[in-house]
Amino acid sequence: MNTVRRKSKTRFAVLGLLSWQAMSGYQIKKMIEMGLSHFWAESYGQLYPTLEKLVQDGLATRSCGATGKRKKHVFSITEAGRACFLEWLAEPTDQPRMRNELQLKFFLAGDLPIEHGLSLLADYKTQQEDIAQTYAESERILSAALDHGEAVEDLDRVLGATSSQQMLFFLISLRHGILAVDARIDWCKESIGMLKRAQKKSRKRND
Amino acid sequence: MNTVRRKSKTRFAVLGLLSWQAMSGYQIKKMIEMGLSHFWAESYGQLYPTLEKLVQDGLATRSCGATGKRKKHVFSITEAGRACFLEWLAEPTDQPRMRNELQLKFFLAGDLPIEHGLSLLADYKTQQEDIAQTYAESERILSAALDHGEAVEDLDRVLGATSSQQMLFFLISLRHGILAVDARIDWCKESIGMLKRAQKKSRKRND
DNA sequence: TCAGACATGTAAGTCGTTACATGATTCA
DNA sequence: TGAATCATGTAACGACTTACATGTCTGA
Repeated sequence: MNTVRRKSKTRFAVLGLLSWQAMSGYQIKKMIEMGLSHFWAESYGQLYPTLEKLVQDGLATRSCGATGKRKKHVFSITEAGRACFLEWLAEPTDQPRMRNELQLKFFLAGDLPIEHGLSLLADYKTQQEDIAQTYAESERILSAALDHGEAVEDLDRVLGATSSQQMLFFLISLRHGILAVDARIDWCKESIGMLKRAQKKSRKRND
Repeated sequence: MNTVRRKSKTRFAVLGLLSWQAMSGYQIKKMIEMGLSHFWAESYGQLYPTLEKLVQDGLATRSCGATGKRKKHVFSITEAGRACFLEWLAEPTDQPRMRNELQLKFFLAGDLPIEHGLSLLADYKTQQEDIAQTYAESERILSAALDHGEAVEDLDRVLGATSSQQMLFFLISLRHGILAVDARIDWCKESIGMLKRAQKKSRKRND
């Protein structure tokens, strides 16, 4: 009967980026890919309609890029948009749809040969270690800057003046990713150990 | 032009449960809610059509519950179904859509009052600690059983004979959840500490 | 007798991705 | 001149949830 409203967070992600600076859809996409890819993604198919809707709702304005002949829409956040974004920020976060395929696999893996389990873990470990490395680089830069109270060049170029509170929140966000990824790597190591011990034991039995 | 094939894992989750024992849709749903809820969910709207499709594809068979007048469909996995499931198990797991709303919030939280950040963290911490507690109970039971080579009564009742390899895989799955949840709690503690220090510092400045 | 669990299913809608269509600008 | 990047959009589809519709059985 009633419209089934689900809550897409896309608009808030977009609004949050626009709160830094006015941008085109294309720039927003690029920024998400560069800075948020480990924990957020948007496709053009979501992005452009969302921007359209933001304008309709009075949360952003569209202005045609003044300079070029090239068609380029620059979106700016409005005061209403800023208020809406801030409201979301302070709201309790609803817990995400939990779906972890690898955990499911191991839960159901009763009949899987142990060596296949080991190979699954090895793949996952490599993948997570790659992520850990990119995180580590970001952390090195950010926490050095925070310690010395210096602005971060890379961030500064993108965001303009970056306050130390903003850097603190960046670091907290980053640390979420780092602790999560480290936990996954630890899990791999621990599980590989368990499976190898089980393998040895069953080999001994078969001698 | 071509059919856009996306890969739903629902069928494998169902097949995996059916590989333990024949069940009705309702029972499958209950089992997921009881045992997998921290990392997997299915709705009836997904479940029943998936079961239908499994039967059509020859991966499961439906038999009408013999006993009662109550309409009840019992699904059993076929050999083809078992093969299909095993194939998925051994396949490399494709990485999930990354979307973490809380991490996004902190990334974008530059203007958020620190006390709101603290309250976000406090909520999340409580929630994760609840999960940690249910995990801890499961772990206690499982690892005791593994150590003593004993069957686990609760599991045994559900699954019939539970092999020690199966219990090992259960434990590995469980440990994934535990390490993840512990990491999130650690992140909360660490972040709360950082924010409180920042708060103190800014208060001192304002004196 | 009546609440709560058992049990099956569908319709409508939301969310999100993929693939395509289109064209301008830059730079080697 | 031609490849890469900048740039905007949409159509079609797949995945999933919510809300509803319907009825049975059990036990207090």
